[in-house]
Amino acid sequence: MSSSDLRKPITARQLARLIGVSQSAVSRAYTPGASISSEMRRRILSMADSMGYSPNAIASTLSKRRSNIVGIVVSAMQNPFYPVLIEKLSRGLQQVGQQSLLFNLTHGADIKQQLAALRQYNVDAVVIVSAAPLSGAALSWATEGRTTIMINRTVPDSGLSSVCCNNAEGARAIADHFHALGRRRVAFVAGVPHASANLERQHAFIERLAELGMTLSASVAGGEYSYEAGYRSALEVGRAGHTEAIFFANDILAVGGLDALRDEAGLSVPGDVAVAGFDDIAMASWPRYSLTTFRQPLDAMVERTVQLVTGKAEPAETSIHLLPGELVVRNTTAGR
Amino acid sequence: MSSSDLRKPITARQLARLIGVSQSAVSRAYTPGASISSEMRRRILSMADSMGYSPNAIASTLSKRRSNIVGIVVSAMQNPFYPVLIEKLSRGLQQVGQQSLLFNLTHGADIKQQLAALRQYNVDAVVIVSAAPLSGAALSWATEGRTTIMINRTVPDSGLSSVCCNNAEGARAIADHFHALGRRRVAFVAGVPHASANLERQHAFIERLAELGMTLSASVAGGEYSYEAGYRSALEVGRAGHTEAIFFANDILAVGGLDALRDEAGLSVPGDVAVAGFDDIAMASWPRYSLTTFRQPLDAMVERTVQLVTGKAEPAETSIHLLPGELVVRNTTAGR
DNA sequence: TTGAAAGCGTTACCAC
DNA sequence: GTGGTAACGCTTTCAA
Repeated sequence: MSSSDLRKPITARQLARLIGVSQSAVSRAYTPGASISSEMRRRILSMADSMGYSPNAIASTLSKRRSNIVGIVVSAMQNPFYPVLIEKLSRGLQQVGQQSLLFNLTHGADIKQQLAALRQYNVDAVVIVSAAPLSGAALSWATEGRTTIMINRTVPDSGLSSVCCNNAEGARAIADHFHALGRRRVAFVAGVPHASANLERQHAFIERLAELGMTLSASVAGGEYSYEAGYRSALEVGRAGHTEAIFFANDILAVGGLDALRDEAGLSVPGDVAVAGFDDIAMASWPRYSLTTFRQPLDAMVERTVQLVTGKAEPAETSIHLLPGELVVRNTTAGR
Repeated sequence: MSSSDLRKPITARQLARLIGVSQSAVSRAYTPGASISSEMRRRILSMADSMGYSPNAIASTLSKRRSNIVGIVVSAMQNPFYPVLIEKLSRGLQQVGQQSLLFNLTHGADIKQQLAALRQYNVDAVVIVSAAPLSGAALSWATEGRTTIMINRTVPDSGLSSVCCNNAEGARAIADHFHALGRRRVAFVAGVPHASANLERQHAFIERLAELGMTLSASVAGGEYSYEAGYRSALEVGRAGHTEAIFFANDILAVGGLDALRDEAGLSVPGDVAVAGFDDIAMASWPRYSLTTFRQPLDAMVERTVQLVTGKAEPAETSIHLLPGELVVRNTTAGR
């Protein structure tokens, strides 16, 4: 118990010899449906327990050709949405016996080189949780035909499946909400301009504005999903004047924007300008911010992803799994 | 290029046969110091490239007995300090050719069962980034004598090495700072009561107060490191009255506390009460909070951890690697 | 320098 | 139900 033994762990073969059974028997004892008498299994497991034996997952991978490892590709995490998503995802995978191997993408560096490691470890599947620009070609090279799921993003013409919140629905809901509040001149603050989620929200929002006869008073891009970008962008929009409401492409932008509008531009929210975000991160519900937002169905998205990874949902059904979100109205869009 | 081939990747043997060399040669081509002619290596690598071959890391693990995988044990992440740490750590490991396998601990569930997977994958080392209660016994069982590093925590009598910020130094610096401001009645807000980092900060702070002849007006425990816990605790302390300064065990508590003090208790910070935290998370520097805090030397901690993992620093030297932090004075402790 | 062959610790298939 | 025996794809002796 107390010894920190550097000697290598006992193998199935040694354990088998110790009990006087075949090594195959040991393997069977650990294989759920295997044909083995319960007496034999009991004996083996009990001996294993007292000898501190547990099967070597790496060796098992080699022979089963399944690693029970999912590669998770992530990038910049200034956006608090991601850590939460990744934690939930990793826990969800763990529950179905899958481990998570993390791959960090560094912006600017050679994608192919960064994803090389992904090929070498026999991951069963790959989940992309990153807004970083990725070509379909690079992806299919890296994943080598393994099941690959993207969360909260799409890559056109890649044939890869995605699990997304209904961004367009959300953006329209925000537009409708602004309209119902009587705000007519509204602005949009983008995050990463070419990210698919950003584009979908932007297009649907602007389209809906037109349908409702509202005016897009300004449209700026923060360049990234961060507090600072939101802060800067809000000041830009604030200067534009006459804006009655701002839709930030996501919550962390909106939070930065709120601070800028109130504390630096001296505007009242929602008095002078209403504000809405997207995601519903924890901060959005902090009393200080109390941010109106469109909630992404995180748990459902993770659940669906896990199903796709384990093959319990048909990837063929639809390439893009669109899950419904929910408008959460808070103080930043209260009546004047 | 465009095909998403489900057929299994080419092996070293196939590649070798294709070129007309031995399989050993292929292996050598990928082994830095191996004795192989540069001509042979060139031929193999070029063929490998055009055939899309790359060595199977799992198989390599089995024969080399090194996986180049580090297990990272994490738990609750409401504290923004952790995602940042984990990202930096994972990137640092990646740079030295190590991958990160994530293990999530769920509070309350059976530790041993949760760490079982850790044993089965042949991780080269284990890094514990979690404040969750862990016994030395459970740990050494799970790690089976592999090098194990804990970040930002210690487990007494475990003999395991830790990389920590100098918590006592930081807590004393905060006390000194409060004293210099002329605040005499000060309070402490704890996070996870029995976490080692929390205890160290608490003890050093209170001790220093005594040395300086200051008064501990209140001491409450939030129970966890979260915004909500900070918010609640601040209200409790606020009611106690006569408190001139509050030291929160970390930044996320302090941020919650600030909102509570200002927006709910109607107190002015730093006018009525000064506030300090610990960590220097991103939020601490947001203009809205501008929180005085003690900065943990994240990069240095990660660097040291990577050195320990790769064996470039002697684990034997000191069991606890104490790295110096830095007091960062901001508006929450400005003069009245 | 190169090739052949013996592991590494499993699983899977085959007889019994 | 059980035990032998090939894989799995690589690294590492050992000879040549």
